[in-house]
Amino acid sequence: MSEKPYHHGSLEQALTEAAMEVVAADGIDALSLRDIARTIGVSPSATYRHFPSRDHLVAHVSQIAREDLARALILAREQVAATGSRRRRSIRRFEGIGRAYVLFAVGAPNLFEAAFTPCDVRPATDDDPAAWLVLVRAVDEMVSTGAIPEKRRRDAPLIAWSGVHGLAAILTASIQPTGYTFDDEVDAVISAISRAIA
Amino acid sequence: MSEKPYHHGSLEQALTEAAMEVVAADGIDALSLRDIARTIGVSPSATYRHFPSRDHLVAHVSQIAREDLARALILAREQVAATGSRRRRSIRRFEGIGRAYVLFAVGAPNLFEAAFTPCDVRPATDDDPAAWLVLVRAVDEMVSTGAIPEKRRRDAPLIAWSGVHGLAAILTASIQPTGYTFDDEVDAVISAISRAIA
DNA sequence: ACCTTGATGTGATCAGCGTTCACATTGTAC
DNA sequence: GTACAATGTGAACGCTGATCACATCAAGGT
Repeated sequence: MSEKPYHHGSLEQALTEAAMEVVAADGIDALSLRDIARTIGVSPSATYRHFPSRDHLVAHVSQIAREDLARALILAREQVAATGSRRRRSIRRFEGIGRAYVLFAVGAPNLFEAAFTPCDVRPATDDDPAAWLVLVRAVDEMVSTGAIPEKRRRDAPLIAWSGVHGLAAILTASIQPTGYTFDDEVDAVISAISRAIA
Repeated sequence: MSEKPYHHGSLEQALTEAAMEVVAADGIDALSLRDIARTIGVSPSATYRHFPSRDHLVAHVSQIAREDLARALILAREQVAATGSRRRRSIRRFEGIGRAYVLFAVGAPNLFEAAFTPCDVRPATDDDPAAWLVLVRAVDEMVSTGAIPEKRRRDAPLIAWSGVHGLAAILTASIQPTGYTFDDEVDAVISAISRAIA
């Protein structure tokens, strides 16, 4: 009966998982090294063998949250039905991605916040804007199908990102009760983006 | 020589000013009650005579930051030259407000962040979205001058807010190096908003 | 088989934080 | 002048991130 082996075996993974749960539940500010060490059943200082500081763990969680977001966007793109013209389909994919962005933010506000939390400590191997690439590709597809003019290729990603990110931030921060239903708000902004880049 | 009077006299104001400086310089997370008490030269517990908790001070700072932002928008509106047609002027005012929003965020990123930081403790006398009202009034003016159609009156504020807030968040979080100059990015988003609500 | 070495976990300890409490000091109203 | 309410003090408490010497263990060379 080996009650507790001296070495955990996969502490880094356990720390990461526990951290993700805490952040998802209570936000990035609630992340405490001592707390997660306690829930795992390990001493506080053990965490420093795997993350040099709390900030490094925060950066790691943030990275994973960004990957989760990118996956959600890719999934939304793939789930668009393959019906209609190529042109029409490229638009539905683009709008599906935008909707997924806002849905991710509203469905997991703490992870969304963590994804874009400013980290002093970046893993150095960064500049990994997977979500941004998904958006750029969707725009390129719309250009190639003629859904939007070539001259918009350059600005469209920034315009779209600003719109959905702004709406997501507004909704998650509950900045402004606009009086509409959630779906109305998302539809209003998404269609406005499509109009702006058409 | 009354070196130090036992009572400060205007501690609440001094605390608020010190807090604003700390937040503007190092961000809302760097706000420490003990720290500002130390700089003012007062005991840590004295702060609790004026703010029941750190969160209340944070909420107060956040409120002031929101007022600063609203003032910046109003100022930008007023500084639009009174030349051209009423219609054209209403558009320039609207776009000036949008530009001022992004400029405020980039010029004082920590205050901008603080303005929209989620506060568990709201001063109860809230729902004071002065900046939102500035935007709504600018939209109303555009409708009245015929710059945008009546049917956009309802959605235009949310669309515009999402666009500028999203761009502001992207720029302050340095999420994405788009490769453009700052002015190009702002122009692209502002003109996209105008196109979307036209 | 033995020993060295590097990786990993422990426990004690430090300074700083928010917060509370009993107590000190002061202006003010009766 | 005296009671009272407001305001500031000092010493705690428990929490946090972080560091250090030390303990434990797995693996590889001899």
